[in-house]
Amino acid sequence: MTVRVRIEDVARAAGVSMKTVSRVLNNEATVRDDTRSRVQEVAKALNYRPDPSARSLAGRKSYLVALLYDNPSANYLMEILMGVVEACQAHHYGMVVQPLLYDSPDFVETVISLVSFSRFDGLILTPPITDSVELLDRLDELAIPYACISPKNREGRIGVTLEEHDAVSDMVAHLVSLGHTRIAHIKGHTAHGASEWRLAGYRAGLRRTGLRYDPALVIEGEFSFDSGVRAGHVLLDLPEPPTAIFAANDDMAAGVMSVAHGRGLRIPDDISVCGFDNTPMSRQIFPALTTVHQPTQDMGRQATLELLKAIRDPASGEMVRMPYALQLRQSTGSAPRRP
Amino acid sequence: MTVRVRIEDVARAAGVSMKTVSRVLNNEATVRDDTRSRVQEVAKALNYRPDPSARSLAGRKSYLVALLYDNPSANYLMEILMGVVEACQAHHYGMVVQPLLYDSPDFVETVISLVSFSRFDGLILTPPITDSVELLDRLDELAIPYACISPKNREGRIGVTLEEHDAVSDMVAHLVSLGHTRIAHIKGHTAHGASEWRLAGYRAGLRRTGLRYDPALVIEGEFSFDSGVRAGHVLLDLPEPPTAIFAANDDMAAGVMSVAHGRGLRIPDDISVCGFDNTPMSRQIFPALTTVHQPTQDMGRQATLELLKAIRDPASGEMVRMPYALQLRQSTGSAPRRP
DNA sequence: ATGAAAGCGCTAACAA
DNA sequence: TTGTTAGCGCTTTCAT
Repeated sequence: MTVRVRIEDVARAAGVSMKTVSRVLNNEATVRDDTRSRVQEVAKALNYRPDPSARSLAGRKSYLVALLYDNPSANYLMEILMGVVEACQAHHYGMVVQPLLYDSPDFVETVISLVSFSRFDGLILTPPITDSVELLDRLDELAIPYACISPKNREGRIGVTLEEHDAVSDMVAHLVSLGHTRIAHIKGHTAHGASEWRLAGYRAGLRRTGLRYDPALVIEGEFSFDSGVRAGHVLLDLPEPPTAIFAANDDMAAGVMSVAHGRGLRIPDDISVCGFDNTPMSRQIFPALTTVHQPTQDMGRQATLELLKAIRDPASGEMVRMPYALQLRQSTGSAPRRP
Repeated sequence: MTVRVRIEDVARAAGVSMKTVSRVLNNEATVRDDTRSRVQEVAKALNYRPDPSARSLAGRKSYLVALLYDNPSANYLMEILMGVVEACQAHHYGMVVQPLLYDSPDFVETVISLVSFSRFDGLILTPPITDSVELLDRLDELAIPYACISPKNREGRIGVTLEEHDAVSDMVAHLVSLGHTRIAHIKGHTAHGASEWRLAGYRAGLRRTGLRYDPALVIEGEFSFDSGVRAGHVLLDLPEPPTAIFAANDDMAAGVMSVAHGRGLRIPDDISVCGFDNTPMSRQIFPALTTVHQPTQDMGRQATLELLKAIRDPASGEMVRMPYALQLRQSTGSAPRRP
């Protein structure tokens, strides 16, 4: 490998000082246009790239953001990650992936010591980490920039949100328009804000269409396929079972469908099922699952962009609202006629 | 935030020189045991952690490995990633995720410039990036350590492999033991070594059980659900359709199952289907899919361990063979009696 | 708008 | 076995 090109080499070749090259590199304003372009040309010709470690040491910046998560679904995390990476690449930041144990007793301390020692310029938080008030307060104290993806509380935070409440309400209204009147709901894991929003959206959907809320039709779940299976059995064992089931995510919906198939029920002729997330799996099961699409990758990207803004200027960055869309497929249909 | 503790502070508190502290930190042998433990205690008491940038700048090491990939399935990558992160954490390395375009004309140059400028201490390569002879040669020239996950060619490489050939052969033998004699195969994407191994394993399985290889029963696929759907239609439209289908991965198997369901065929009564990968989805579709389990996360972890060995000592590191297992579920059963 | 000098916190090379 | 000195390549601070 040839010897490394340093800032000094660029400076000499361009006939300016190191500091001027540095200014050009960092897009500082106080450089004359012709000087700037000359330096840029020379840097390009020499194939110069600053050394990250040196930059980082001298400038007290790492050009690194960390993605913090605790045991989310693989697809969700993967899509978020892709979005974060995309935004980071575009802005010459690196991304480090950091798994965490949200339920661990020293969770907050772990994160704090992590960020104090690794010098991340900022953090991307995913649920449920977004909801540790204690952690967020500590980060604020330490003035460490962070962006939240779908936090429970959006006040004064930056990141992205999605009106899950409205999405679910729309979905319920759609089921009602198909003639369903007994619509069940399988709740998500209690630790997640999403579970609350989706339940509230379900109730809002019923209210909006004039249906009564029946607690017997609402079952606890925890976002897993197995919990969907359990809930499916409970619901289908009911004396008067529902004709439609809205599960708080696709995995649980798949569990319900599996139970229905196992009992010889036809979907959607005998029972309609829908979920939330629009995972790749939702398109691959039979029949294809009606669900709510959330632009997960874009959410990762947007959250990162807001974070980078906040890193540049702590006063900036906002909470961006992302659009949702109902993804209607074959797992929902008209309510069966009851004898 | 309190002021940062530096190596100098530790040295003073322990009554030794900075260099001695440095030696302890880097596990160098030439330190007396009592000195070592004293320094360690002081470092711990002061809650000292070395600054990564400074270490990196002075030592020409980044303590960073990069995971290189091109558009794999989300689940596969996620599991690999978890394994890599796990191993990295344990050894105080950071991991950076790097998406790449394998088909791009300047693919090799992109990677080379990436690694020359970012100073990664090593790389984890996933298929099909593992199979760019040109890239691997360049990396060897530059003496950049890398580990391969499931490379086509294992000679002289380090990383992990799995005997996919044997796994598939076993699976075919299992189908034969269930009475199947017309067993079809849907191939994977041509760029991947896995496609070759799985096809070869299929042929070996037939040979081993005395069945004839029938080219009409082998269909092109590309690892996607949709390609599985297309292949499924072709196979079931055959004058004498197969009674069992081995798809080269789970996504394509799901596509076949969807076609079968759509045609009113019962699985496994009318037709058996099996896949490869044991994705979470394979357990969630109905009926649950028989497939080959490969310990993906462990493969990521092991590959990383080999990489870290090679980073420490370029002469070390090997190709580790990982175990597979048939995961028998409900999508396969006895061959139907033909009239 | 530009430059000179002094570090950032650590390790390499050498010395003792 | 331990310590001293001189950087690593960049940005900061302060001049001009």
